[in-house]
Amino acid sequence: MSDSKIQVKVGLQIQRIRELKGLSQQDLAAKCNFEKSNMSRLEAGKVNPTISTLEKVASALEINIIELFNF
Amino acid sequence: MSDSKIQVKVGLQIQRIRELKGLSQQDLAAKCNFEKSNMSRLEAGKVNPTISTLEKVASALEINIIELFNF
DNA sequence: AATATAGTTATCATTAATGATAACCATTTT
DNA sequence: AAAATGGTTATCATTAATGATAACTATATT
Repeated sequence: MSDSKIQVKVGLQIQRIRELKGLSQQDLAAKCNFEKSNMSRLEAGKVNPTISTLEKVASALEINIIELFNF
Repeated sequence: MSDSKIQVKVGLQIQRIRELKGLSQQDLAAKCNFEKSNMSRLEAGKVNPTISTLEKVASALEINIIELFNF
């Protein structure tokens, strides 16, 4: 993958896996108990997420958090 | 590893790898450009780090960030 | 044309991470 | 015994993540 900031790379991973699973941002956000606007920011790499946020997303996607770093 | 919070698990990983490399918290903190007190908090799992913080630590330890999640 | 769905962006309040300083404890070295 | 080393903890200011709301665009559906 590119050499962009890690947040961007992680965001793209979330998006990729979410789409693989056929979920909308809305769906995934709901599973994480947060708003779709926040999911948009996260996927776009506009925030520098904490590991607890990533853990929630990974759990909602039913993957290991490591998958989010497998660029 | 145990089922404790992810921050604690990641902190223990940092400590484990740091010690493997023969570094003190002071040494590692310096490589990351932060204070030893912050490294202590991080290893103890007292904070919920952002991925950019973990990236700095991984880089200082000369490992892939994924290693920090290989419990 | 109206409605619904999907995603983006701006904004705001609240919470918490970061970065730094300093005091402290324990162990080792001189 | 004093000094150095390694680590912990409390505290503080600053920055930024989180959580939420709302307005907006674009596309697809009825």
